[in-house]
Parts: sequence; C-alpha cells; structure tokens
Amino acid sequence: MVLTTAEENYLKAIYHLSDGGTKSVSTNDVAAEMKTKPASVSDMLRKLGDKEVIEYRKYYGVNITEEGKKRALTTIRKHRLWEVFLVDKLHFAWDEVHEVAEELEHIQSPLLIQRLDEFLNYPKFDPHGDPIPDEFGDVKARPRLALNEMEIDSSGQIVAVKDSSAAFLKYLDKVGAYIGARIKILDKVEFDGSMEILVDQKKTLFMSKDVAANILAIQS
Amino acid sequence: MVLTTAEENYLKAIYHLSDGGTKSVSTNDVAAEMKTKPASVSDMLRKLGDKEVIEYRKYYGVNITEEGKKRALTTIRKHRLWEVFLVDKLHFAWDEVHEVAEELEHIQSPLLIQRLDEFLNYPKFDPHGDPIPDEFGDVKARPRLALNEMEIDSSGQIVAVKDSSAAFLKYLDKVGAYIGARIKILDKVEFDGSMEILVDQKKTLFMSKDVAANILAIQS
DNA sequence: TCTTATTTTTAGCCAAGACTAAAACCCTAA
DNA sequence: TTAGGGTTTTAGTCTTGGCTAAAAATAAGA
Ligand SMILES: [Mn+2]
Ligand SMILES: [Mn+2]
Ligand SMILES: [Mn+2]
Ligand SMILES: [Mn+2]
Repeated sequence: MVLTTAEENYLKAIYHLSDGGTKSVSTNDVAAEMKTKPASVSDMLRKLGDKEVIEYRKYYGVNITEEGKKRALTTIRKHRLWEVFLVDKLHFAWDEVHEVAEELEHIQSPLLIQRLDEFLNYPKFDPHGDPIPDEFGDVKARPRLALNEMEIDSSGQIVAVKDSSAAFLKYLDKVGAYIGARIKILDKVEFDGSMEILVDQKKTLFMSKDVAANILAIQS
Repeated sequence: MVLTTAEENYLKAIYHLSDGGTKSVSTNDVAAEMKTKPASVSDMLRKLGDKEVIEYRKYYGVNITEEGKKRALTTIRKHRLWEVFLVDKLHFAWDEVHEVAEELEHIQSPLLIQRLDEFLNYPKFDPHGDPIPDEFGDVKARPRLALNEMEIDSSGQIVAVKDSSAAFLKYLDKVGAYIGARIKILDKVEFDGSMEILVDQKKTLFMSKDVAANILAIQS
C-alpha cells in the first residue's frame, strides 16, 4: 500500500504527537500540528485508517499501528538523512535544512536512501541532535534532559534541540550554543525560571526558561 | 508565478518537443510524450497559457515563451545536476537515475541547486552526455551526430545518447558502448542500415540502424 | 440527570489533474 | 465546394486534499 505525500506528512505528525506511538492523538492536535482544519483531519484519518497505518475510532482519537510506525520511521529516517546531507555536504546552516528536507523525504527510492546513508557514512544523529532510525526502524535512544530540568552545579553536554525552527536555531547561533557544547548550570532564577549557564568553561549565557526548555543535554 | 510539479513536467516536455522553443508543438504530441490523453493536455495548455509560459492558440498548437524557456531550462538544469549527483556521488548506474531525477527536479530551493552545482564542481554534462544549462539558462551546445549519419571510415567519440531508457542503456553497457568511447565506422549495410563499429581501436560492434540512431558522437 | 460547552464529524463546495464521450474545428481530396 | 477523417476542445465525472457551516457526539458542570 503506497502512501501519498500528504498521508506521509500526517502519519509523521501522528507519530510525533503520540510520542512514538505510545499514546493516542486527538483530531484537534493533528489539525494544530498540520496547520489544517479539524474537518480536513477527520477525512484524512478515515483514509489512513482504511490503509491500516492507524487505528481510528470516531470521536476517540487515533493510535498508530505497527505498520504505521514503521512507515513513519522510514519517512523520519529519510528526513534526517537529507538534513545531514545538506549540512555536511552542501554546507547548509542547521536552520536552513528543515523545509527542504520536508520535501526531499517524500522521494520514493529505497536505493537512494541506502546509498545516501552509505555516502554519509551511516550517521546516527541529524544536525539537530535527533537520532536517525536505521533501515529496520530501530532508533538509538539517548537519555536527554532539557536544560531547565537540570540541577544547579550539574554539568553535561548539549546533544539536541527540541525546537528546530529557524528563529530558534539562529538565536542559538548568535549566543553561541551548539550541539556538542559542554555546559554547567550556574544559576536558576526562582522567579521566572531563567538560567545562567557556563558554556565550554569560558562563556556565560543567560537564557529564559523557554529557551532552556528547548535545549536538550546528557548529564555527565 | 509558481508552477506546480505537473506544470513543470508539461513545460519541460513542450520545451523538448519544440526543439528548445524553435518550433510549435501539437496537443497530440504533448499527450504522447506525457502519456496522458489529449483532453487533459488541452486543459493544461490553457493553464500554462494563463501563466504566460506558453503562447496558446486553440487548435493551432503551442509555442513556448521566453519566460517558459527560462523555466523549462531551470527544471532541466536541476534534473541533470541530480543525475550527476546520483552517478558520481551515490554510484547509481546511468540507467537507474532518470526516474529519481524526475522527482528530485521539482524540489524548490535555489540555494540547494546552487550548492549542489558547487558540490559537483560545476559539471557541464549529465551522465547521458546532455549539457547542463548554467544558472542563467545558457546551454553549451556541441555539434553532435548520430552514428547512423556518420560516413564509413570516419572516426569520432561517443558523447551522448538520445534515448535514456533503462533498456537501451543496459544494452549499451552489455555491448560495451559508453560515453567517451573512441569509435570508427567500419561498415554500413545498405539493406537495413545496420552498422559495424570499432570501439577503442580494439572491439568490433554490430548494431541496428535503430541503435545507431540513438548514439551521438562528435566527429574528429 | 440535565444542560451546555467543546470536540469531532458530516455535508457540501472548490481546485488540480486525470479520464471518457461527444461536439467542434481544420484540412484535404474528391 | 463540400464531405470525411483526424485533431482538438468541451462537457461531465472522478479522486485527492483542502475549506466552511451545520449537525452530532462527547465531556463537564450544576
Ligand atoms: Mn514532508
Ligand atoms: Mn532535524
Ligand atoms: Mn519530473
Ligand atoms: Mn539525463
């Protein structure tokens, strides 16, 4: 059963909203994520249900099926591999890749993806620190913690961002936060949750709770 | 004015059928090339006419406009650059690239194409020997001659193929004809136009007129 | 439990891009 | 000059993926 581009995009959204298939997702949530109207989503859910990539019970939201999970992971794999290509080979900035990858992920050619993976030397993470599923859909999970959840005086390394929007990534570039940076939590302000963070043992960064919540680290 | 994928494909077909915009093209010819019905073509011609990439006079065929030529050449440029990428970087065979490039050529990102061109070191020809238009739509033309049009005893070098179908290219691989091969016309059979050709001063090839007509060379 | 607010679905519409069948047009040969 | 054949267009239908408005179902509060 072949999926259209629109179907692939919806399925990917459902996969993400369901936290990898662990919880069910409402029509309204899908509409918000896809920037469409709930009425359009109802229609699409019926189609995805017919194709058995989701389990759809009217009025009770959807759950992604095993087949659906597999399909979504393939699309995610393609998206992230293309992002690596754009950054590593074509020298795109990490805030320039998302929209293009959103199109490239729908190119139909298993050979292309296999060869691309090989060409990129089997990368495990994309430019935003997100893991790239292997060809079987297996994902290498890392325990990640948002900066605002880290304790004062604890240290770690930035490994990913939660928000991949150009605006956010450009901001991180400007202040000098990047994936791989070593960090230490110097202070957390009670009042508004804003934080003071030491980057690479030399630079001090002040950031709002909102920003901190979108930066993911592994503790060391 | 933005063109849809379908519109880009039609425009490219019209560009090719019109020999680069030098002659007008009939509805039936477009239908044959696009493998659609004439009725569908009429509809599309109206749309392309509205967008002023062709000049459309009902019942009298279409001519591509300057704007249309520019658009078509951009799509062709993208198609051929992707083909080079697939062959040079991902080690696709030259008969495996066409369908994938047919999809990749529609990705919308000027930056992507500019960077891809740079990454590939500004190639001038695609894997089938076809010239790659530069970013301004300028094409480096070479005087090319089909093998069946060459005289007995004349020599040259294979530079392109007219037919890029997998079947034809696989056949060429099998018999050992390739782009860059030095050739000499040993004999032409009056009866059926079949030919005997010396390849790289060592291997003799027999081919039908049909095959010869789809191999292009520059004479030396 | 009943009434309301919220969520979701249905119904009806639209545009793109395909199709078939039928009508209209163009050209040529008698 | 006109009839016929081939070409092209039009009319009507279908599918996909959107939309709005209205109806229906669920959930929550009194
Ligand atoms: Mn996408
Ligand atoms: Mn990413
Ligand atoms: Mn194409
Ligand atoms: Mn080619």
